[in-house]
Amino acid sequence: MPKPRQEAMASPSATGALKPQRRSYSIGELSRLFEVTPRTIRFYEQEGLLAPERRGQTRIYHEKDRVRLKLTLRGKRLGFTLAEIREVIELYDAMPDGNARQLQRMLEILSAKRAEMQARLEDIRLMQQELDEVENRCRSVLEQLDRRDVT
Amino acid sequence: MPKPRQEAMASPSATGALKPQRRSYSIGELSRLFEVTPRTIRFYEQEGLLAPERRGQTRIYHEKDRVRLKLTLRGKRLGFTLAEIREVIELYDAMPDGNARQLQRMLEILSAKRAEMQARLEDIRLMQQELDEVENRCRSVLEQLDRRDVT
DNA sequence: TCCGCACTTTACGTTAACGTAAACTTGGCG
DNA sequence: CGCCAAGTTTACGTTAACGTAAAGTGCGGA
Repeated sequence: MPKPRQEAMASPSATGALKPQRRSYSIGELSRLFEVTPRTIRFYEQEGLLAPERRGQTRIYHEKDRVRLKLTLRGKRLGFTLAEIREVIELYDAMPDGNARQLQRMLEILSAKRAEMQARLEDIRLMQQELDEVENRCRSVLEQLDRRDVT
Repeated sequence: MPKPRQEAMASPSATGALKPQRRSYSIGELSRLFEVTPRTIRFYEQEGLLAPERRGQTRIYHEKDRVRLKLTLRGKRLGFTLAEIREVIELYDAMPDGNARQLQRMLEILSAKRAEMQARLEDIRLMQQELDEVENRCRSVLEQLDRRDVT
């Protein structure tokens, strides 16, 4: 996996309350910012993950779109499909007009997602354990080699 | 995502030191155990992730294969490709004949994987934060509705 | 005015990770 | 013996998530 530069790594600030706050971005700027191709960004729009403003036929992205893209890419890194991510994102900002029934449904979905994240956390924990084991075996073999060289 | 039953959820025991310890599994048993299709298991073999014994033309899986499959599925849940997983698995047990050069390379790869896991952890943390936020907004809207109903 | 660059749409191509169907063998059992 | 369930190979199909190429639009600068 290639190395991210700007947005890709988490910044210390929590929820982007007071960030650069650029008014808008072109598709090219946004693509460089997150190290994805314009094609990818257009594809995400087509899949209902983004909905940029249009000036003529040109797309104009704002903070809201930037946040959505960030969420999308984060979701992808966690192995979610675009459809699943869209589900969460739709929750994220389709709320003001929510009736109680809808909101209850949301809470259920949130709870499910939360459980998934917990499961992933456990996966990571176990994976790290195995990395530890391999590393230990690896180092012990290296030690053996050293000892043999010295004696 | 479908719900796992047996092996899929992490058991309390750490590294399978003293598990059921069945001698062997058929492809069907293994597939039920992990809730994947036989086709998937054969595909993983074709991709170099499994290498079961053969009795005639029939595949026989042992503990080693079970562990590999478990690692593979765990990797998948974390969004790794089969190729990446194979890389790790090859490290996992192609070590005895390692020269120092090889072992150093392994340690590098391990370090890289470790960094990736850390990044994923951070992703999860952020994702959980956002789930919290959405839930809070959700609950506050519900509260408003309640208040309105009561008054 | 013309250039070049960044943007656009349309459409076909590609890769990973399996699903699905067909046709074949094989071991146990009534 | 006959048959069924569970295994096998071979091969083509499918879906998600983009890549890539072609052809057109819009605009700020020399």
